[in-house]
Amino acid sequence: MVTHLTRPVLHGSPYRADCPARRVLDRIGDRWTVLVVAALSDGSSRFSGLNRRIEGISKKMLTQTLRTLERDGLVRRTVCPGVPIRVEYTLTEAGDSLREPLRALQEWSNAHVGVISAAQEAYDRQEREIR
Amino acid sequence: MVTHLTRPVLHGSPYRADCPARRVLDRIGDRWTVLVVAALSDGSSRFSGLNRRIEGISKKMLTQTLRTLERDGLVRRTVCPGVPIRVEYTLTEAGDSLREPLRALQEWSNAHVGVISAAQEAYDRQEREIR
DNA sequence: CGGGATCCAAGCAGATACTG
DNA sequence: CAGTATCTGCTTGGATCCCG
Repeated sequence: MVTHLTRPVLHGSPYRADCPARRVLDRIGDRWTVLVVAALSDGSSRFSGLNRRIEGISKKMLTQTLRTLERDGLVRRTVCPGVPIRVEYTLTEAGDSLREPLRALQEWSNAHVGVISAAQEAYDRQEREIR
Repeated sequence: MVTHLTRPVLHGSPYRADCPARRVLDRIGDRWTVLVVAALSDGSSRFSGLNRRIEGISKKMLTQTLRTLERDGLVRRTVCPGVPIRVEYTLTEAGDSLREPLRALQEWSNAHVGVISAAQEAYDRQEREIR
């Protein structure tokens, strides 16, 4: 995950490293951000709940991902004092608006898993024949 | 980049590691896949053309990314014999269909760069105040 | 409960050199 | 031109321990 974005350079070429879309994709790209956003819009909101819900994530990664999302203004962090302490995470309006494009991508995935898997098997079969 | 996908498990929980959408997102996530798809739908198709067009990519990474896309059936590789040799890459139909959800994501990015940058600056200001 | 700090292994990716 | 091969540094992230 890229932890520090550079200054905004409005609409640079998509092939430039400082292109805004590319900077955002770097976020989406990391292993956990999308899962956390999904879990948040799915009802979970407490730290331990997210930790349990997202299979395979470590506390370190969950913390790191949530911090970045919070810094980006996509997630709001609310501390509920008491013993034991409770921390709630919720999507901001911006974070919520990200759900739609993500859903589109997820739908594309589900729609194409089949052909992708088939293509892979065909490719691998070819590979083995050659050797 | 994940170079080897496991067997298809139809529509597992999004929080399971073997969820199809998650496997696809692992691809989208890597640093170059999206850029290569964009460059391919933008006209470039030869290896050296892509290499020049995508700023910062190395031949190694370009090759690796193209191989994976080819294995996934999203890109077709065509060798044009001759001296010097030429290799053309084109999006398959599946690869082409990926452009739309990616464009949606890019649009979201461009639409939210502003608020994200602002949120970051606010967050960082807070951080510095505390210390 | 919700983290922070530290340590360490693995693998990802860049640089360089070489090839058909 | 279109790659492959090797070497290496550096980031990523898991494990573990600690704290308020």
